[in-house]
Amino acid sequence: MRPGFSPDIFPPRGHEAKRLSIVDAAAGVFCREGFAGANIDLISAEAGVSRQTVYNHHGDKEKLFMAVVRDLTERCNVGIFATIATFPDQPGDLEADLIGFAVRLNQNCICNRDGKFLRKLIQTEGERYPELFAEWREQGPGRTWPAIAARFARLAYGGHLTIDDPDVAARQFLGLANAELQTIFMLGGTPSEDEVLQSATNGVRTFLRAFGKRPSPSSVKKHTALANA
Amino acid sequence: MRPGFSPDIFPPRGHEAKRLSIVDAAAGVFCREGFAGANIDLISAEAGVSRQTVYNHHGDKEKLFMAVVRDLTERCNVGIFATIATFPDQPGDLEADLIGFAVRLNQNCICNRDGKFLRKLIQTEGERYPELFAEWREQGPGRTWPAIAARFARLAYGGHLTIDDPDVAARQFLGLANAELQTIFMLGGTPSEDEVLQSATNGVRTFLRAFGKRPSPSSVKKHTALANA
DNA sequence: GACGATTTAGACAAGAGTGTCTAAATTTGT
DNA sequence: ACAAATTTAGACACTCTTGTCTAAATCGTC
Repeated sequence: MRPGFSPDIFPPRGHEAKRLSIVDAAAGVFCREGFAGANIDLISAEAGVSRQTVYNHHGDKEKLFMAVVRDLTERCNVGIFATIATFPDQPGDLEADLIGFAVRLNQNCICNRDGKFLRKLIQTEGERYPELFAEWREQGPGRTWPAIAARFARLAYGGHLTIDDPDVAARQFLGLANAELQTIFMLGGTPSEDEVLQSATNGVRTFLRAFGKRPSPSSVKKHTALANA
Repeated sequence: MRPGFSPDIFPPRGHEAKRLSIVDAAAGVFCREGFAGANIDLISAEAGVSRQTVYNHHGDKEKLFMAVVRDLTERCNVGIFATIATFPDQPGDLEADLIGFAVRLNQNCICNRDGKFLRKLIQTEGERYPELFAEWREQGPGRTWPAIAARFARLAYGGHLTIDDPDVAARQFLGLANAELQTIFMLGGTPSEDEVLQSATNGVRTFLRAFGKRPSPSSVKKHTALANA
């Protein structure tokens, strides 16, 4: 590292790129093989890097694993909050808007590479690293659920929904939207776009049957018109 | 084994008991450590058996793993069908009866030892043994979901519910009943009785808001009476 | 108590993986 | 093109695990 000059940015340029490709490859291998089954030779090969470089960057296997989980958590959080920002606060067609939101949440946060990997690592190794996953819990669900619940609360306050407990409603919303994807998730598969849309559509319809306002005359007219179009 | 007599029952008595204790211990260790991380010495120690006995019974690690999954699948299926048999076909108080059913399903099939273990093994190692888990899918979800859906269809036919698609309704029922337990399941934890009851209660209420018949005058009277009691 | 079958403890070879080290090759900034 | 830092390949010691083997101990049954 440079003698006495700007010691804060020691790694030049390709350095950081290699760090990323290592973490990326490691994520894939840890997910496929589990922590114990993952081997550093395979990770380095998949990252296109020598084994020694992996050790230079991350010290040992356990530290590498931690880095993977932290990276995934952070990237997933960014995606989730970006998606929450698209929540329909002033809905035009509430049903269509909520279906769109549910589909975006699935495609951008749950079914994408990062989401799948993070979920699997939590399920697989969660019990082995209590502090690490406690941190995930605070940073992840602990911040995203209230954010989603707040959006539903606003929708209720605006008169678009009839909700007792926004927290419960938020969890039930996702439970319904993903009701038909559970078996696929369980086996680590990725549902097709159609499957996501189908599940979200059925889920949102049920959600609105339970929490939607009884259709006012005008909206009935509108829906009927659409159905006949 | 006995010279020329009844060659079908070679293992005497304690033999089968040991086989069971090995499979039991193996289930626990495979779940905690993953397939690669599980070690036969630990399994044999936990089963109270010598390592050689494990090999005598199951040949090798992979065959042992298969035996574990098959055993768990079979035991879980028994539990699930036993619980489905308690589905309220002629409900008195529909809400209470469905909550009871949801709680039983959780406690006897999903949150119990076998259910937890099987779920974790499927999530963790499902991709590594496609045929094995294809078998599970047919024997498990492939048979239980239609059975549950049929019960909801009967309830709808009997005029207790308004359902378009019984298969969708069945999946949404479980999705709602477990909506509040997802984070706990994800980390491999076991929800408390209270948490199960709470989630089931909220889930069933929402389910009935969506699919229940509008309360008839008599049932309103009844519920009001109960509420005031 | 005696017999056959099962289980046990321990040693063993073979293989795989981690983490370290070194010297040579390569990349990077100037 | 130079100098410093980084990366690389390969060898290495060490540990752990699997699966086999053997001889002694134990169990169940007659």
